[in-house]
Amino acid sequence: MSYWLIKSEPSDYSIDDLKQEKTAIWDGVRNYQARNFLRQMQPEDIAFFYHSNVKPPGIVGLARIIETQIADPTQFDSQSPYYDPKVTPEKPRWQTVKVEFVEKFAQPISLPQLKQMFTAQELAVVKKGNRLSVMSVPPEVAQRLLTLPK
DNA sequence: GCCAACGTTGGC
DNA sequence: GCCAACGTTGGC
Repeated sequence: MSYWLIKSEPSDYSIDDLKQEKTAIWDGVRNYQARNFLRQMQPEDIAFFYHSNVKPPGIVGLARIIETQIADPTQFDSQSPYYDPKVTPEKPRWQTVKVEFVEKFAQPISLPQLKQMFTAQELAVVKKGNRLSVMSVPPEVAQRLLTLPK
């Protein structure tokens, strides 16, 4: 069982959207490092849901991975901004996962708080200039996050 | 709105 | 295969 952090701009897709829809295919990731993390995910893994580009940015809730190795449908869709003309249905390039809403924190954990708690080594999202939208979270870091008073 | 970080593209 | 130019992300 592994832990992850998935980043989204709430104006694009928020924890409230996931709460309402209950599940979502995490589509649109077009970065190889992020995709490689998506490929490593297993059912039952937990993802920290992070809101970027808001004040303050931070972790706002939890999601569970419920289905893995899904070919991102948007790569085949010529109308999608995530369309990839280089792929074919036989040779997809972008795999992703389906996630399920777990909880929205009453008290989000803001980026300034995360920076106080963790080094960039422990939690990559606190590293200056980090633009990766999917990253892994070490188990001990995840435990510290999960035991915070909410 | 600014700009640092950094991934991608394309000329050579 | 190098690397400059360019585009995007995302904190501030």
